[in-house]
Amino acid sequence: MSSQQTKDRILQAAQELFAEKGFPATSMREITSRAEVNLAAINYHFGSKEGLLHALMKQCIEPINEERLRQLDEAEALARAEGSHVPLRDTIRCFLEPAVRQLTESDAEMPCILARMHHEPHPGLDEVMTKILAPVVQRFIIAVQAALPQRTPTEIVLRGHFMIGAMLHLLDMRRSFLSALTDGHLDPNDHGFMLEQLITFCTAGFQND
Amino acid sequence: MSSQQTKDRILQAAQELFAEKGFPATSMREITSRAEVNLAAINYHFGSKEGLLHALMKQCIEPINEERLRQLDEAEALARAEGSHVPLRDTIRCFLEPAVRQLTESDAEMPCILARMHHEPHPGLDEVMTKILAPVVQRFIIAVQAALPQRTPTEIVLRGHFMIGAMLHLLDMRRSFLSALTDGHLDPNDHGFMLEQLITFCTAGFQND
DNA sequence: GTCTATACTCCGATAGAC
DNA sequence: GTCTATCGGAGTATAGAC
Repeated sequence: MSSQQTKDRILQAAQELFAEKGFPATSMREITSRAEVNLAAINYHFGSKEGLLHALMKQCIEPINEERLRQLDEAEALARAEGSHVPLRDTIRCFLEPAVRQLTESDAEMPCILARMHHEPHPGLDEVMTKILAPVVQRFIIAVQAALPQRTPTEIVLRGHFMIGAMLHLLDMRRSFLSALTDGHLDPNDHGFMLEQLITFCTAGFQND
Repeated sequence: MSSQQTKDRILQAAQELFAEKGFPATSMREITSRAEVNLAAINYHFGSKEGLLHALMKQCIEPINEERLRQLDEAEALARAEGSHVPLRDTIRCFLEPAVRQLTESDAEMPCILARMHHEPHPGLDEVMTKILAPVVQRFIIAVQAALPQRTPTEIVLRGHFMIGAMLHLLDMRRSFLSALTDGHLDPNDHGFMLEQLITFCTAGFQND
């Protein structure tokens, strides 16, 4: 079996199990047994259980960030052609849509893992995350600032922090909990509606004093 | 040593260690050694390591929720006396202020633990949390609805979810990360400023279409 | 380079003595 | 109520087969 095949089987099994039971509750013996590889393969290919988590996070976040930058590039090119700047709501959409879209696509467990990792201290993961996220965050701060020139950088960063919190909480939403409170009025699979609501919430939050 | 003394020493030690290193990375041997009690004491008094976590969460959330309801009672009494309803911003302040105030008071590690627990699946903890939170959430939905009669219950619940996400992310804020991005413009200890910004962000988020 | 078998240390939990 | 001893299972490291 090729090295890449083994790694992919481990990543796939880990993704499923982490989403089901969370990272700490999943044992390496479970992962390797589901992936049908040897126990030591995780340490050989990823260094440790934490290393496996880092690889999984990287695989999850990078496509989202590339899509964010791609959409922002497109929006800015369009705005330049019209001689204006990107409207705030569109900038925020570029940031939120690629992440929320993951809820619909492919393996919907990944967003939950991503959201959880933000809130649990995993040594070394913070650096991995900030290194991947820093360029995206910088781009968005500039774009928001262009749309809201009267707002201070401090306010923008802080409100960006709130936006990320709201987004993560949506990604990690317990379907049963939320739909129980709404007496079934909210369809937990209507990601389009929830995305629009989130964009509206955050856009208003940035604009008001 | 009395039973209560032992329990308190364990709770105190666990609070410190969970905040420092997170729940999974903290061993019962560390907790009991710092608390200067026997290893078996945790299982005797709390049933398990998870049981200790539940007790700690309960001890943390209940005073916050009591304060939330107290402030809302007061605001509603005042509004009734004036023949009006509680302004949206005040309702939201009643919900957010007691939680954010914890950042300033006493043992500031607790909010981090609280925020993290929302995002990591701990069997049985969900039920504990929702049982404590349900009455508060119900009260606030009604209060928000009074201030925003045109908004549907579904929208209010969903936006309340965003608000909670933003609040949790503020509670769990990595001071270094955020202040690095702001080039030192943001004082991570200025909880008053951050609270006002959060209230503004969420109030605007509820109001706009 | 890749995989396997195995051993080592530490964890949470518990039974039973006091 | 407290303590000691012990258990199965966890993550990890490595020697050696292919």
